[in-house]
Amino acid sequence: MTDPKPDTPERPQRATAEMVARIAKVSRVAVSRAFNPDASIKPEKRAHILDVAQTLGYAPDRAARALVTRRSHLVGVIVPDVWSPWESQEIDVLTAALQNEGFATLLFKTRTDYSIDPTLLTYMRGFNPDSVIAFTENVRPRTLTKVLDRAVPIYIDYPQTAGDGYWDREDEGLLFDRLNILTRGGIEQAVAMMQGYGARRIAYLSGLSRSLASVAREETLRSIMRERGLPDPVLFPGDFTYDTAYSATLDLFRLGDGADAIFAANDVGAFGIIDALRHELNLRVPEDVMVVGFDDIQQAHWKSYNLTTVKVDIDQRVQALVRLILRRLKNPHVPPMEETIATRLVVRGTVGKRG
Amino acid sequence: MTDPKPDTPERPQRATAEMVARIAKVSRVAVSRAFNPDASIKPEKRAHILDVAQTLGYAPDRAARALVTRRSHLVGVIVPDVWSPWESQEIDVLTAALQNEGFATLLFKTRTDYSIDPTLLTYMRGFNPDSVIAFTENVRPRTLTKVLDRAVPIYIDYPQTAGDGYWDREDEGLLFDRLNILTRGGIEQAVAMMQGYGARRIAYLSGLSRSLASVAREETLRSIMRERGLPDPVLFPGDFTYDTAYSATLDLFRLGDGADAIFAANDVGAFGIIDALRHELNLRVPEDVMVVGFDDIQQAHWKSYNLTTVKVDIDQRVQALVRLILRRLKNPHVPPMEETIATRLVVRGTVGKRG
DNA sequence: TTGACGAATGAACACGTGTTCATTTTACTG
DNA sequence: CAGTAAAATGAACACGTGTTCATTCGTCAA
Repeated sequence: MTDPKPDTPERPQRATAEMVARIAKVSRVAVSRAFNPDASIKPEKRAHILDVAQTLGYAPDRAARALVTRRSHLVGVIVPDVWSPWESQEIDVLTAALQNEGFATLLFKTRTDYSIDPTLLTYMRGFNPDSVIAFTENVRPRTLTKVLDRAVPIYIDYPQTAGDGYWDREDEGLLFDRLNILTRGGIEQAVAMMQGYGARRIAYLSGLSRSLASVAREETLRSIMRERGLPDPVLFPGDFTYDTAYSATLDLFRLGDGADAIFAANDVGAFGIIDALRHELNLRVPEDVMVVGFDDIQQAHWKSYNLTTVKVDIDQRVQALVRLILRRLKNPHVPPMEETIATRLVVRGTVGKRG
Repeated sequence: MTDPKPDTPERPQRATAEMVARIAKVSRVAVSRAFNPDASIKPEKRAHILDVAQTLGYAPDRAARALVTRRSHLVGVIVPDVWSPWESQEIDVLTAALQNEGFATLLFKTRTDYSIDPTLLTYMRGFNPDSVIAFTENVRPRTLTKVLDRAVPIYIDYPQTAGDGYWDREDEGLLFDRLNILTRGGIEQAVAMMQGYGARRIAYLSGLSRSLASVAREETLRSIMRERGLPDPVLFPGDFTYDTAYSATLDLFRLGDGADAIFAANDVGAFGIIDALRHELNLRVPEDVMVVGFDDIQQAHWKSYNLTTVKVDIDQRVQALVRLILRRLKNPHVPPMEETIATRLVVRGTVGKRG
């Protein structure tokens, strides 16, 4: 109350293009051009301006720039759980790649059941992301584009087998850019290896029931097993989490008929399975039950698990993602494109000789 | 080249306050007021405007708003590894809390050796974060404030014992808001328990050598052990990662003299220790060697590790963080404040009877 | 030297919003 | 009903930048 002024600018004002111009003895427009690679300005003049800007710690205000450019250089990432190993590893690599291209990652959390609060989209819209990457499938692309008109939505984990009406697919092609996982390669190797070691009753621990990623893996698994003359996989329900996988495994072996081998929808689930088998059911892995995961997260090589798993190459995925984003940002009118990442089996210690 | 126009506005223009005003038959200023809780506007008028805005999917453009308000509602988070379990779990909770308050998390990655690229600060500055949370200590607060003049920097993992000159501390108090961990409580319980089970030679696996968090834990450990008449802890160097912990443990037992118990600077390091002991050195945990971690990350309760560890309550930390941020944003001139989070031991299975 | 042409320059405008301030309307008191 | 204070309104300006367009500068050939 007795303060002299509520808004006393004690700290030095942030450097602005105007200030740089004044000190460098040039016009403000020249400063703008110095920071815009395509603008025409005499090289030595640009160098001088950048030099002055450097000493002043000046960088163009992205808010002001966004206002006129219509480019925020922000990429929104929608994710249920940041701490989930696979997602966090992908966000890590993605953030590095985006940072390299002059973008920054903007994080938004959805409910953990992978559903999106409708108000979240409007909320997100206020930040004007140039692109949106949804780590969840429970929002229809059309809904996204309706709200985020200026943003470029990209969907990942989009299974190839799930185009049957649920998703917006026009007759002549795609409506949106997509990034797919070609699950077949890795799963085929996994089944071959398990079968080679004598597994016949193979169970599948699913992810969240409505998850398209989980469904795609399940269908691929079943189709491969049929081709190889194996009985259909025993299905038991998970939700991508350790705890659920743990108790589901107990149910499978105590209430159900067990299995020779288990294929999990993701690595974390596989960890839950392994721990339930070893520490609660007194079964050996792989001698009594083989386990295969999906993702190949960092933790998969930890010695306690040493998990044989289907690897999805994160670097490849992120490169493809960034490629898609930049392509569409450069020209919003190019037709939607779809990139596909292959998978392969990483052999460690959870598949092996029986007995 | 033959395209009609490069800028054809095919998709509907994003709704603006102007459009809302026109449809709702009010002035644009009224729309602004409707979205500003403190502004004075007739309640039914506001309701009507918000209603129209709702159907148009309108939300105020934060870039434009930031330009005049000087508030971007962005909180920058500087972190070396997003996927690192502890960091990703804290980012997860923090993002949820910030989202709840109308802010969004902006992610920036530093080099993995925890050092900050000087250009990153200028880069970050362009985005005008209202506040910056640094998950790394290798940047001096003063450097940060120099570049991010408008932002409110907050430091976490700031050890209480490390105020000796390295950090900017004025005689009369703090220069910046801080969040501390009171390591003593949890470590004291851990040492007492290990000693109770007969451990005498206790080793400390450090984090990154220059990490203040690691140094603080080490000093607290040593001081407690001295008070209890134990010999100084054997120090062996880690860097918070699994792999380094693993090989460092092999060195400790093959080249060095081993230990009765090991206290790790973080949980992930403890996992590496446990796996090296069990799977490579054929030692039992806790019967041959006890292990205690620090953090209590989600993975600590996984049955393969079942780690006894010093818990830092993430929810408490995030609540304190958000409190600090909002407080300073509300009034940038309040004196810096320091909050401290207590720790406590979570007892699981890696400390127990010897033999 | 003149002419012409491309490169470089700066004035003015636009982006979408919050805020100030003078003005008008509403509500309440006597 | 008159009078007054409080509440609500709208015009104009500001925020910091990119961009357009008419103008000026520089260069080189004739």
